[in-house]
Amino acid sequence: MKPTIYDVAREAGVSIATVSKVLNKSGRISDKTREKVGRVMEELNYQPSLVASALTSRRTGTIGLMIPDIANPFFAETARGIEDYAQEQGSDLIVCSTDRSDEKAARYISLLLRKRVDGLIIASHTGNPELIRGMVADHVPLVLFSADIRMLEGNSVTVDDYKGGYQATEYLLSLGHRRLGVISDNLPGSRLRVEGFLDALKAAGISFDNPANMIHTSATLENGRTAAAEMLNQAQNIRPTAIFGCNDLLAIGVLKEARSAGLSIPRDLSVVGFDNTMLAEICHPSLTSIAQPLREMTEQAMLLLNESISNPASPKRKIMLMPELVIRHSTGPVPH
Amino acid sequence: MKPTIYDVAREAGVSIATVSKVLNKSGRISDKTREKVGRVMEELNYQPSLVASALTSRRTGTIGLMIPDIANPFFAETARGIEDYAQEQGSDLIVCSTDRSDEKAARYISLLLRKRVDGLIIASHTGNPELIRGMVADHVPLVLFSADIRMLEGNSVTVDDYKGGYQATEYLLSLGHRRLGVISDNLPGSRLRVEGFLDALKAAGISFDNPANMIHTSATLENGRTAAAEMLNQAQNIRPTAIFGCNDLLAIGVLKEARSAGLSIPRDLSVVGFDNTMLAEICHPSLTSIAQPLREMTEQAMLLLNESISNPASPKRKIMLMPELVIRHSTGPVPH
DNA sequence: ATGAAAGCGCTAACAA
DNA sequence: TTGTTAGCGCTTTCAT
Repeated sequence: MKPTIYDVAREAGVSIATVSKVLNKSGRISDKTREKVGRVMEELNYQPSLVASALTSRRTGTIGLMIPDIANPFFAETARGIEDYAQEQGSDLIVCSTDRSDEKAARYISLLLRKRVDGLIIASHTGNPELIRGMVADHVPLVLFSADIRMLEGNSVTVDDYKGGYQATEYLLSLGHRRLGVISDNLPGSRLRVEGFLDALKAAGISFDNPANMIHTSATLENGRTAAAEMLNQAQNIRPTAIFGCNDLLAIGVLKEARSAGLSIPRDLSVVGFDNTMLAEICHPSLTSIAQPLREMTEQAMLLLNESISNPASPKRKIMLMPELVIRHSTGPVPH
Repeated sequence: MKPTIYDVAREAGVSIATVSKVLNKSGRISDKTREKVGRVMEELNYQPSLVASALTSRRTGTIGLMIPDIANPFFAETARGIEDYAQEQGSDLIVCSTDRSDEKAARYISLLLRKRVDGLIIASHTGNPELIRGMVADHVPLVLFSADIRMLEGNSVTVDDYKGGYQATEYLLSLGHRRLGVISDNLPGSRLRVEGFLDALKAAGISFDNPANMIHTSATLENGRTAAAEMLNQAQNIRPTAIFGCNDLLAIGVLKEARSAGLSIPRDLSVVGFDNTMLAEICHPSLTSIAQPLREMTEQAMLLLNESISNPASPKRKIMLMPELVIRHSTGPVPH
């Protein structure tokens, strides 16, 4: 059996209260007993049970992270950022991939609550908003990440998706493109990116009149390819000369498809992504993409979460950071 | 305050034992009381504390996963695979990135033990072997993944790294290449891949006489580039015509560097990677790579782990799966 | 400076 | 079928 605090106490000839105090460096303990107890702990290779201590202290030291899919580089990078901050403060992370399934999300939320995580960060896919509302009402420390629920008084950290979509579009317009396509993910953030896209067109006095040039799907490489194939199969004078993919995975799918259709990028087609993940650097040609300031976002999220943890009734805040256009080699002047 | 089992019991007019029984579907309970209790639970939105139940039942339902870096697609895909199996059995995952730091690994191991995780999966970077040995001696349910420690009687799931290295090299030789380079990660698996590489050369009667064509580093895109730059800066008649990168990240770094040096791939240089991550498909030209059967590996790992959890003294097993060469477009005949 | 004792919210014998 | 009770391994007053 694993040694308990009782074993250490007995072996050291003190009470468990004393052992607890040296463990937590709380209360006053003479150097002599501190050393003695410390020595016994080493001898016994004592590993204090954090589950027992969580039961009394009401802190588990773990935070829950819900994301659509850890295998998507954007979310993997998100997880990494959050883990780093968590680790600094001695917390750890339970990572849950929802696959955008509301049902899975609900199950995971329930699990995390029963595990008594100190707080939750929910990224992109929130699942049933009523669940979120309920948690906020219950003062569960919570931060929505890279997604927000309108009219919800809760913490969130997002990038200005609307602006990002606007910027991407403006840039393509500045290159002379007039027939644009957009492939969007069906997450809340993506909708805003599309709004930005449409408004940028409107502001330039360009009407978006070909519904085939807008496709909603979920973010995988394959879906990006399929969507691109549909768009590019249209007649030359109708199909887009530039496509805005609402995230890098979709955009890279477009790249792949375009190439296998014999198009040269950016000569025949320009492509812009969103997220600026490591993939944008890896694909060829490298991908022009709207960057989310991920490191800063994760930091802000942890700050908000910590605030909520130390004071669950603290006022909620919504933090929106600015996206940035990173120009690489997948975009160029419109073909004539 | 969150409702406890006592609140439910009082409200339903039964004892806590009864509530516990309906909670765990154990013992015999009349339909009537089961319903009654169930109703009260809903009314109170009762979330049974898994930390309390873990204290008594000695099962936390969480397993610890230690990997070098969750932001590396290979490990993200690993994590995802393990999460899927864990979720099926109602467990969850604490994910820890060690950054290949022995110190971080030691801290995380200790943390996971104190958290009383049901078991651990440690991938690629094990940290100080003595710690692992100690855990095995203590019957901590443990599986080494994609890495093994020689002479350690513990569970492990690996791919045959040696054979993978051999295969990659044989393939390059079959294309006519004679001057090969290798860039290896400094993880145990990579060493075996290099051994395979060297033995394949030896078997073909080719001496590996230019030490500059072997570089050890850690797996990042940037390191791959740097290493490639060093190799390719050598005189034409010395520098390799093909490079084996011991994982996809390194290999893609080579791709990038070669291209920016004006080389065309695979005309001027062939490149083979290892892991066959999603990146191999994304980069251009797409990367020939040695595939690890990741899905099967994660499944085997979970099976072993579950065995060890249900019987910590059960005999240990080492499972080695076979790699597979996936040919794409980064390899071709030797230039003449 | 140290210890006794009362929980924390469950599970699991054992009784009834 | 249901309830009583004794832990699980800690933290935290409150005494001493």
